[in-house]
Amino acid sequence: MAVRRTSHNPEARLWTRTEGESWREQWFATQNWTPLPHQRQTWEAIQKRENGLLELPTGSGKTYAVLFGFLPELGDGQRGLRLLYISPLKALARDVEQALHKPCVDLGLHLRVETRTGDTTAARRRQQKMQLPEILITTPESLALLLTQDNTASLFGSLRGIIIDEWHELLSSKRGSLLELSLSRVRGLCPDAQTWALSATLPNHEEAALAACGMGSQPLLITGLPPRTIRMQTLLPKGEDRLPGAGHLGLRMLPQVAEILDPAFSTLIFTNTRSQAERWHEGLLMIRPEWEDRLALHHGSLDPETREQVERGVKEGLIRFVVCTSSLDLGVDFPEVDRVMQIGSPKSISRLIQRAGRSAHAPGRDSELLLVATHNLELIEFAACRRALQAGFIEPRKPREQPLDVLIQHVVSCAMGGGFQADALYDEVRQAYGFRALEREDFDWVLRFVVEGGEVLKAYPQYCRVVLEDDTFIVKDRRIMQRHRQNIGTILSDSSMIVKLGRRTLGSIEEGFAARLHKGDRFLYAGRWMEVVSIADLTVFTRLSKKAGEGLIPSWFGQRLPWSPLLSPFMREVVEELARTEDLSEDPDLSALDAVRQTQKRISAWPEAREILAEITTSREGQHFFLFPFEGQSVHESLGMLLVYRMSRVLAATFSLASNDYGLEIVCSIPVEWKHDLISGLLSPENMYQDLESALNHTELARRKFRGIARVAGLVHQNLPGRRHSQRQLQSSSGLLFDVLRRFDPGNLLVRQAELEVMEEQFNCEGLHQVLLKLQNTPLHFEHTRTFSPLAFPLYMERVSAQISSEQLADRIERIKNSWKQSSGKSVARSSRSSPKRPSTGLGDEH
DNA sequence: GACCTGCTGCGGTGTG
Repeated sequence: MAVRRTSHNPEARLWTRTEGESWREQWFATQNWTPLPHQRQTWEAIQKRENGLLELPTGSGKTYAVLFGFLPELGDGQRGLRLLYISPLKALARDVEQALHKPCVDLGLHLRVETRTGDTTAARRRQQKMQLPEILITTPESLALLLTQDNTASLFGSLRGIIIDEWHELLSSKRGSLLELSLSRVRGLCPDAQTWALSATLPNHEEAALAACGMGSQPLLITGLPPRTIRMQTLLPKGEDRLPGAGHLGLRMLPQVAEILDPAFSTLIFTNTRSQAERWHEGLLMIRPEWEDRLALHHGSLDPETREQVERGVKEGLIRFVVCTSSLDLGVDFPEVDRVMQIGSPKSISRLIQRAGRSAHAPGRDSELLLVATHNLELIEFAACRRALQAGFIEPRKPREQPLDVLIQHVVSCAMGGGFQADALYDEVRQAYGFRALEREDFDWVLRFVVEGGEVLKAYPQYCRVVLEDDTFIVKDRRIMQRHRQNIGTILSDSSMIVKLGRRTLGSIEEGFAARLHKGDRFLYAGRWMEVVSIADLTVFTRLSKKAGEGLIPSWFGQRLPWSPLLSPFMREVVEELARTEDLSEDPDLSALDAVRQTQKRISAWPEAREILAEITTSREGQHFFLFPFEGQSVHESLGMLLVYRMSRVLAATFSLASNDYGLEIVCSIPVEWKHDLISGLLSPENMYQDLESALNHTELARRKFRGIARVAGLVHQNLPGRRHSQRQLQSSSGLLFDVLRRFDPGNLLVRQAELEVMEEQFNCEGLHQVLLKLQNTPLHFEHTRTFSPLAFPLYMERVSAQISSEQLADRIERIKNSWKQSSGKSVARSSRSSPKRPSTGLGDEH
């Protein structure tokens, strides 16, 4: 985000309002910068008082386009908040503040530029409580907090412009919904404020623009710069080596990656999970111990300070390699990074573009991405990504439709921030895109809910948060206000414990993992082997372990990275190509798949175009039924549930289920005659919704979903003054609440929301329905196999992997080292025993 | 015979 400039020119300070609009050109001329066409276009639009969305790729200078569009408009000497800049990241907010100081000084604008995030000091916050600076850079959460101040109206009355940075990051989450509501409020207080949102490329940019600028605005879309070219390469195993048939760690490729890494080229190595990052970091260090100072680790559970150190190290060029997760996807700019690697499938085009974009982070330069497969079928995914990218496809980000939990939080905030009248707030809320279709009836339910807690909870004063005085809704109880402020926002944090080395905080680990730790246990964390000294107060105190290479590796809760539905057609295209084309040598990804295809053909068959492969295998476990629609995990999961539910109605047997991005497996304890008419009955789209609703152990899933909803709606609290809730308490109290509401308050809209979220988001009902319709016209190809085929094997592993342990990384490293014939003098890792279930063992089990 | 997975982001107040 650096402005290219020559020397400081004192004449630029002479700019005054009377010189008209030429100030920008003057300033840029003195700074040796020629404005790009889209920047000029933006400035003109801002002058014409238009709202808009800049949908341009990274590095196109869109931040400067909007900032410099607004700056001269602020030179009118008016006091109070003039420009609001919203960023999804605190780090980005800091960067923007710094970037703004100089142009303000150069232009002679006497404007205060300040950030306000959770890190802002108490003194600064007190000062901001009375009067905000002219330019405020903040996060959606801090903005929501500002709206709870009782002088909200006077704080925002003078606003001139709103800028939303990285809008695509917020757009499709509840964070985005909260921001939509907050901005409606701000616009209600100050209707003349213009909004400009900045976003990466999106297919649904009209919708994105409207969500940012609000209903009734007619946002201008500035777009059209061609995206940067991405050059993708796949790293294939050398010589005799083959990729594994399942598994996602990819450590078999470790030696080859280590070989490629060259300190002359700074490299980011992206992994899909935190524990994978820890393992790769550890593995690379074992092979190249001499890189200890130049190789770093970066993931979301590490302490922010440690992460900042790494980021600085990269910028200064001291750190040459970082093994990281999505924590480095966005935010800080790394112009110094030469190469980007991705271990495992990126699972979506937008993630692929995001990560590739970290290399050569500058306009006009190509991005390079080296893909490293972790198992052989992943090569199909790589090929699908390549095709989708070439076709110019990218995932849309859809704004959430009417999340009432977010609305409830917002309504309480508004009641605190000076109060509101029902009609006025209803109109205002419907200016937010996500709430444009909100029924008055539902809005009134929300009002009743915050006033009296609904049918069931009205006996408890803590749920009666808002009171109606005359015709104004306000909050009077100071304790309720305090608790509300402490729990603002929509992000659910995992239950975690802090890890400390001496006095220093290293980061956090998942509570469940920590529960298994005892004094003296060793585990790999933040790239080092630690030994547990004691555990108290949700904190694990550690010291450095003397025995490196021994112990556990933490794993964190999380969701499996979602397979983008957009990629599914491309994946099937690749599968069809594999059926059609004999000679694959032309395609870099597919050529390595030939061996897999041969094995698959020998054991079973390779699915032909426009047919779906089904395999039946009998083992000691029972009868395995495999189906390979290649539709992505979420569809397969709900499809599997539907099938099992429908089967259980006709057959008394025990079923177990596994699914991945390629297909699903149903294991049945007794033999089933899988015939075409049975299958087509099972796959019927008729009554899908009803069956699915009965099938998904609905209550349990909805209960789990309700935890987040209750948190956002302020029914249970993540933070209370003076003490931290452990997640278990939170879980049980929200679970209890859910049961009570379901039983005694059947019309409760939050319960309904939990059920809807499960059906729509988790089970992707719409997608499933489409697939069922398609399956009606697609013939099944049955194969009875004597052993698991390469397509079936990963599904089988999915279920049983927890019980199996075998090859050791330590052995692998040993082999690697021998093959390289370069002994490092460092002792090779030895093994230790641990529970076969997660948390998984470290670099090896017993020999 | 194949094997050991699960991202990211934010946020508070009081008193001398």
